[in-house]
Amino acid sequence: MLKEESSTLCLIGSTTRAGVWMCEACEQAPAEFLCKADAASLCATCDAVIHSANPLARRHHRVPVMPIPYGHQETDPRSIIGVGIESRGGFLSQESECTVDDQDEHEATSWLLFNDDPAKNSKNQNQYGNGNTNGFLFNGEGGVDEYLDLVEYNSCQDTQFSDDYQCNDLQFDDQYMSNGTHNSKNVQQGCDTVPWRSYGGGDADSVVPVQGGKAKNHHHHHHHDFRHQKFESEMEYETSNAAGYGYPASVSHSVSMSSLDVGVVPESIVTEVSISNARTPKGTIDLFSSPSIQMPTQLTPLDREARVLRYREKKKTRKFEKTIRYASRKAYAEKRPRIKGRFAKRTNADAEVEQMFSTTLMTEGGYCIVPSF
DNA sequence: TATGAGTTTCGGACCACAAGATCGC
DNA sequence: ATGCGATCTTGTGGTCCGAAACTCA
Repeated sequence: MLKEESSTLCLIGSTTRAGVWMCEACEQAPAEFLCKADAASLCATCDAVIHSANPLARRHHRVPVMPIPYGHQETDPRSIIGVGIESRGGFLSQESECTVDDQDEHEATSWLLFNDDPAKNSKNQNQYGNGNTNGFLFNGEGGVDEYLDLVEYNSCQDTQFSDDYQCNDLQFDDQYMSNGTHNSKNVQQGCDTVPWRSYGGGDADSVVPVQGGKAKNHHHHHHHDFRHQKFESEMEYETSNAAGYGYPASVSHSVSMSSLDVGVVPESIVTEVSISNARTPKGTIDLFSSPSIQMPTQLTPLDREARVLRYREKKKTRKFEKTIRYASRKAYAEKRPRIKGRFAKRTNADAEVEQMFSTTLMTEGGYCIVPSF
């Protein structure tokens, strides 16, 4: 069995004339990973796209493809791969790891700069786009960094990760609202169509993050590529979402959905969690009752390193799948009549047909269909 | 190199309505 | 304190459109 598998592996894959293994998906970029499950060598981009498509794919065991030593030609990368390095939902390779780390360091550094040196900050702002937005939402006063450390600098840190997001990000939300300097377009990009508000109180909505934009435009949108390339926007995205919702990242409540690789959050679970995380009533801005945000004015090297680490960890835990918070609403939306993509009024005929259908199911099956999971 | 036209990519708006949230009594 | 009805708010997906990015002559 194993022998057969390995022989199969030897047949796939291709190299360029220079002896570099090529991605079998795009056949354009050098292969950087070998996916055992797919038995394919992939470049970083294709690996990211393919293995972030759904939770199952994400669990594929991939190992980095070592560069072929000079003079060592036509060697199957699968034969020279080192000890397997299980990526943690990320895309690790020795080569790209270095690059990613450098980039991380660069990003983290630039983020930290917001807090350290106003002069550098302004320079950094230019680097990320127009000076007003920094490429992010905030201006000056360590805004971004402030966000980075909201999780850590507040008193909820001892609770589970979800609590971190909930209590801290709510504050962020409030502060952000009061700041009033945000770029509305960026906000929209970040939090999709979720209104800029806090989901509080007993609202079951308050718990589950919206993972990325809608699964719209499936026919021509390639969100994974885009998002991996635009980290600045991602942080806005993450920020705005986390501001509105708690983020129980340590516990996955997602369930794969049929054709769309989206997570579906059972409503019952949503309700349970929300109960345990009471928050400020919706519509209120609670700037004073919550633990205050305490930002150090000077960063020690240790602080800085800690922040960078937190930054990286948070970056790793980012998720891009869309999460369905109400499966029942999704089901209704999918069944709803449309005109050019827009929801259309349901005619009497439609209602009757649906009524008959549901009645038939009930009588034949002897049970009711509960749309919610 | 600069410019304009054409093409591609992307984000957001739009719609109806069930379900949840809120309010007053 | 509890229950109930009325009203308000939210979330859901497919398509279209405009803006931005990109390509090419």
